[in-house]
Amino acid sequence: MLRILNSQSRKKEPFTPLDPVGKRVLMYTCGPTVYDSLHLGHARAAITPDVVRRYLEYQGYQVRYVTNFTDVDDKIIRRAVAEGLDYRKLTATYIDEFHRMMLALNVKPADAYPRATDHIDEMLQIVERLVKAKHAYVALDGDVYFDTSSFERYGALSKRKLEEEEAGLSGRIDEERLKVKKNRGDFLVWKLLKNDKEELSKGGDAVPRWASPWGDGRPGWHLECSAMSAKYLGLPFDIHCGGMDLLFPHHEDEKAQSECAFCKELGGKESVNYWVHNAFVTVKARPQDATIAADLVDSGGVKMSKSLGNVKWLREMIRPAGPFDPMAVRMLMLSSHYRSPIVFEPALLDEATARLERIYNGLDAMREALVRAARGKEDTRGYELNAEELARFSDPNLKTTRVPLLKNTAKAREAFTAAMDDDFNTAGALSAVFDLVTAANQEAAALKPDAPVTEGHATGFRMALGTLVELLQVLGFRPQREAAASAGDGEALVELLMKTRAEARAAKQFALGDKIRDELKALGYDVEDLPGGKWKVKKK
RNA sequence: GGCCGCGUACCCAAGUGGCUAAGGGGACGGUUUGCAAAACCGUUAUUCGCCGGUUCGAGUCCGGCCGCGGCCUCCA
Repeated sequence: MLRILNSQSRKKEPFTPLDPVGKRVLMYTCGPTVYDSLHLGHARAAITPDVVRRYLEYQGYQVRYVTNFTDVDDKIIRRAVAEGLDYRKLTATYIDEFHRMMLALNVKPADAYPRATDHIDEMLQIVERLVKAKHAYVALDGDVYFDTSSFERYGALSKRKLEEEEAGLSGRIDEERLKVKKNRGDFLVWKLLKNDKEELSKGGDAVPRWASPWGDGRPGWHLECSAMSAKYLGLPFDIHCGGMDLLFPHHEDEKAQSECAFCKELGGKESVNYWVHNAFVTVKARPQDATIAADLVDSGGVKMSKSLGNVKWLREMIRPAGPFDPMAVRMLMLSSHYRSPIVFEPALLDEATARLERIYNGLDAMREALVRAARGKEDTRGYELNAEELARFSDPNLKTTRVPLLKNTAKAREAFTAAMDDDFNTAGALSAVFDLVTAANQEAAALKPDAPVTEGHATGFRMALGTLVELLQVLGFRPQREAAASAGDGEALVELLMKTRAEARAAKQFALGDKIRDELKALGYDVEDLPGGKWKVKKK
């Protein structure tokens, strides 16, 4: 039974979908504000819901998944104005990068990627409803604000009482804005162009604006998620994901708007059943960061921010521009629980790469064993479990079998599911994956080099391989090494060198053989010799 | 000031009342190998920040202390 830690109750709750048949699950994740490149934090914020979704699908649910782009907001406008660009051109650039990065990270595509600017009408309808129901008001300066005092449940999600937070905050409250609003927590739902501060209004016609009954302007940030989740999923829906930082104010405000604007449709119910928030990726402070006190340097992580110059850009980490396999980033993220912060340092990606490599080597060993069993067949494809085998494998009696690999496979699947059922404990699930890899390696190591692989062994390997591939896919890993970037001349030349090396070794000219191996390694090709004069070359 | 979270081996990290504290990385020793690599075997936490309490029993619950982080302003 899957249990999810719900941010709203702060408790692990058994997961029950809203769907009366219990089949469909509706999921929404707050996507990025597309004004800059993605960093490692964005990777985590995308991988977390991806694994939630994949696990739900593994459990037989049909998931409808929607994530948005915030493609209009002050940061975007400021940057577009500063660079003399049309803001749409700016956002298109980063939406494009987002899709490329998601592809690299093997994040399953969403069913819809709505953008704020395509839903201005829907947002205005919500503003209208809110104003009509007296949940929103026109402030002294003409902007439209949500009235937090009008919504009893306001603060229920983030457990905040704004009055109690004011002490000690004197220097950080925007006194000017406070003068025009009714309550400190009231937030913008419609912002008038004429109220823009100078650095924005100097953009002139480049500043986007939409007509509204309250005057030309643009929507408040939180509004888009209310509008788009209602449109693409309907309210209420099952699971809402996002970064920890969005809990307040973004999700609190989004929830308030949704529940006030659609209160009739919701019939008093809340708009979201399960709130899932992932923790940050932070970075170790560096001594040269002048804004950080010296005694903090040796501590845990600090948040990535551009002013500190410590942002870890995703595209600079992963291939082709960076040194790491994108799956290593996924491995890093899934190696700890999604609610624990990750203090990033590059060595963690080295470790994740090593972990990944162990899994790939295990997969290789299983496939090789199966090839040997099939004698002569060079193509290792087609060894994944078929439906009949899967069904057979689900038989709990398999655990009592005397083929140890079958027993260990069943054990691994059970441990994997138990861990994932416990609020998506991917670190625990990975430990089950490694146990399976070890069991398969043990079996492979026990095979005599020249003896045939028996049918019994082959069955064990096939079950283990099929299961491992399946579990890896639940976690979003590709079940084989990344294909070499170009299988062109380079690969052919490597093959030629390896043949030459084999001849040298056959003639016991080991110095030459080792030289070729060393030089290839320097070029990024790891050479492994296999029994029977065969070899394996792994591109780093 | 309010709210939330974290502190488990050399490193990453799971474990939230009860068999010997997962798993991975690293290191060291062994098997295998022409030498490597990969793989296999073994070693690496009598102890879970510190102090006290509850309990037959606590890393796990409660209280205090110390250290660290996040949110309260745009933020994944």
